Amino acid sequence: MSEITKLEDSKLSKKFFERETHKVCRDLLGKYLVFQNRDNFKIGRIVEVEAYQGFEDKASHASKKKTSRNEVMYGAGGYYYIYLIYGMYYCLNIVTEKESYPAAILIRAIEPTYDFTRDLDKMSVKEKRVLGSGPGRLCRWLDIDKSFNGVSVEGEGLYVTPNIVRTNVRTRSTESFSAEASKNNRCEIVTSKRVGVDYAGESANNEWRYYDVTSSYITKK
DNA sequence: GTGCGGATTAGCT
DNA sequence: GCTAATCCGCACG
Repeated sequence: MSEITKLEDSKLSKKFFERETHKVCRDLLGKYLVFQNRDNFKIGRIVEVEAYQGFEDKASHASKKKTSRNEVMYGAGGYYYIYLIYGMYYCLNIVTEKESYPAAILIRAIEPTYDFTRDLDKMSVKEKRVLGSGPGRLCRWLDIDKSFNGVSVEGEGLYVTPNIVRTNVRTRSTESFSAEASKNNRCEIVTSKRVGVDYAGESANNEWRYYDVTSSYITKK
């Protein structure tokens, strides 16, 4: 029998993110992003991410110089980097690696698995895709904005847990089980070029997008 | 101060 | 497939 734990107690620490970026990308797939505040409690399974890493990556905001916008990327791993794109959508990144090496992982798609204010069980895959498939959409669903920029992953409002999350929509309760105890959390990880970075010259050819090819919630095959 | 363009999305052809 | 929407960071002057 798997061990039931309080969800907050199983959240990933900064240490998890202070590692080599591509390794963290692979390890993040299949884990759960949790958003919670007084009025909301929402969970999604991470199924698609992209790495933006180092000084040579022309697709990365940190390829030029350190500015007030990208400075979080230069800091230690384990903090959120949020930016506004096209004047309309926020994008959620988690900074990786050690201090002064700029790197972050863009969360591109999550599969909604719980929402205190919605009955996800009654939604079609198509409807759920609109909530969590795409970096702009998932931030809109989770109410993530610039206020999370520079915030630690060890905070209360937004965190990642490796545990399987079981929810009961009727009673609005959740339980978490250790990932090792479950056989339902398999990922088939595939890499590709990153989306929307054609302007980045040679860097655009890097296959730094990682996704679970078995998921119906990825942005593209 | 001005101008450009983007780690996107929705809606239409 | 094409393009409008809509803001701000950043380079240049």
